[in-house]
Amino acid sequence: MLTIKEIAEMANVSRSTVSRALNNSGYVSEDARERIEKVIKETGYAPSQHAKSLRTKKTKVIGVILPTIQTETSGKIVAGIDRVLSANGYQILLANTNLNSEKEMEYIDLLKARQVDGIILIATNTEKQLVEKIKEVSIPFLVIGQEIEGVVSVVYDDYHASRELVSLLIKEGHEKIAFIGVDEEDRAVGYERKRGYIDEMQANKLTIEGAWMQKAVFDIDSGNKAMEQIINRSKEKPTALFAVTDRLAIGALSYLKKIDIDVPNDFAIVSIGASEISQYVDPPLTTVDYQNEEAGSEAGKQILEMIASNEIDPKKITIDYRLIKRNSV
Amino acid sequence: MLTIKEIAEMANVSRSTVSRALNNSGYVSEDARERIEKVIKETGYAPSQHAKSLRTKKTKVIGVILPTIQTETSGKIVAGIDRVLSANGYQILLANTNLNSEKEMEYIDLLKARQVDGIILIATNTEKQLVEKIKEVSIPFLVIGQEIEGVVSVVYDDYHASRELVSLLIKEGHEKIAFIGVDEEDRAVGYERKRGYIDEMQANKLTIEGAWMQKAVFDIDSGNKAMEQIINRSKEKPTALFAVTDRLAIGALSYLKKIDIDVPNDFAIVSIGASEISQYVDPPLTTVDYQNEEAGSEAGKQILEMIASNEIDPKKITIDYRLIKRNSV
DNA sequence: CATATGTGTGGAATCGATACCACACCAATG
DNA sequence: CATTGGTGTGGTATCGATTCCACACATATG
Repeated sequence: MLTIKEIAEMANVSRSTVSRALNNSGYVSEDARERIEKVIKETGYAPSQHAKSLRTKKTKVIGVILPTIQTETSGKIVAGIDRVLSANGYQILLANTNLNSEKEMEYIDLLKARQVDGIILIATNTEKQLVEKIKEVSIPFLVIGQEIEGVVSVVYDDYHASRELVSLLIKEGHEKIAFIGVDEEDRAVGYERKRGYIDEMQANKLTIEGAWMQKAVFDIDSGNKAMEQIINRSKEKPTALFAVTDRLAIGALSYLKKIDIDVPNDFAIVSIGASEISQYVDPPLTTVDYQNEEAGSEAGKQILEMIASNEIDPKKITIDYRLIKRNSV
Repeated sequence: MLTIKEIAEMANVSRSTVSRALNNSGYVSEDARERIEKVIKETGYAPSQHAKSLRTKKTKVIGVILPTIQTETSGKIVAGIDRVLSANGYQILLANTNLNSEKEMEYIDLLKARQVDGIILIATNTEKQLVEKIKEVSIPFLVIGQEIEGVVSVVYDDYHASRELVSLLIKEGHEKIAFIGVDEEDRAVGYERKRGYIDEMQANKLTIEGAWMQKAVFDIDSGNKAMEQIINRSKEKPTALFAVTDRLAIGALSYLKKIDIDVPNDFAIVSIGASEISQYVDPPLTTVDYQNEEAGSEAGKQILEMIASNEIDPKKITIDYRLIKRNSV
């Protein structure tokens, strides 16, 4: 490992001069600069970022805590974050919790020890402990996907997107609309989307039968089973479904196919996510595009601003959604 | 930011003693240890990883260079890598090239400057310049997805998987089998899979018409267009297709649906990837599962071994594939 | 009883960079 | 000619840890 000292010796200048040349600070003669650059090119020397960080307190690294890397949503958000960050010379240090919420806290500490310049958390819950912890973190912090008071949040408009989807079904003449949701710990996906569904139904004076509402987890299989429950347990069979994610909708769709209920002729399905797959199932799903990549790049922009201004001005940024109408309705 | 010096003062010992207590090296009296631990607990002190790395030359960070974060394949590989690494206290520093091969080289330098303990490259090409660069990197280095001589490589058995798929089609009675591939710069996906196709056809004394073989890029739309070319340009219409990726197969499938060719009754399709979506298109695709997550965790294991042993013993590790038979044949 | 061995501790050097300061030089200014 | 100010350079402290070394003391060994 080459050091600045060796470069200095080879170029016959002091370490200070090499440092100045490297960072374009202070004065360096043309002559000295050329010699230094020549040596650097020949040796392939790269300054140690650790030594640099130790002095400057800047790492040019942002920690990103996410529940899983394997979903399209996470992939898109991270891609969006990375697009902005890498353009500004920052890199991402990954922290994958595997949906284990204790790990969220652990990783916050770990990232602090690594002295990242900022932390972005793709959140799935708003547990009290977590919120407390976030508030006492002294570095720029941002959450995506959940609104946390006092913390810069980039969120989706879960409530209105849900209402709009349900409203669409109602306009198409549906009155008996079922719902597949997830645990309400996940305030955005579990609670807000459900609230949108219930409110829109009520606003249209439609009553909801208990069995129409099922809770599932985040995979296709779970959507399949939830649909089965809905069909088997409800007295009045619904004619439409709002599933809170595409995967749940796809699971439901595959169950309906199995029992020969034709979508969209006998039954309508809508969901949220606009995953690539939603376009290629049969029939293609009517869904809402949350523009995750934009959410990611917005988050990136915000955190860079927080770093630059050294100010934390808690605000909520809502990313626009797009309704995509396809054949499932 | 709390430092070891302050902790030492508060616990009435020297910095050395705190360090020993922290790292369980040397001797520390029970008495001193307790005082130190108490102070650490009260203050929430976390040692600076930078200062530590500067001395120890270890960062507990592995750089992962990948072509894109947005594909299922990348997601799975990274998840596999992370599973092994995080279990051993390592973290991933992400470097996304966005399919720009110049950036691969840039990122190698950047990761070196950040003094990562190792680099894993998810490779899409084997360009000479890149290979040269890799060879002069002095830290543990591993590639996934391409075989590079003299470098530890975790690869898939592209050649045999391809032959097996084509063989399956032949056993089902197909003789006119088309092929959609990608650029041969990508040696694994472009060249090896094509070689498997050609060799298996020849081994069965089947001739290939020029128009049956089309080149595409990595998206669904491109598969669609390639299939159109095959149908329109070939004199003898093929009865089956081997597409080198699921997405290409799905594109081809959607074209066939459009022109009312029924799969699997009039036409068979096989591909490689076992993406989640392959299971939910109509009909579900016969495909090969490359077990990307396992490839990732194997890569993680290998790089940890390289770090531990401080030895670079270039070898090739081939990950097993699984043939998944579904209704598209 | 002298010597060896095992504990426990603090001082100081070190890692590789940055940044401040002092100094030297040279040209322009009054 | 003395003074000023812009350039260019090197010395040295500093960042926050680890690690080696010296030393002090207690106990065990011959």
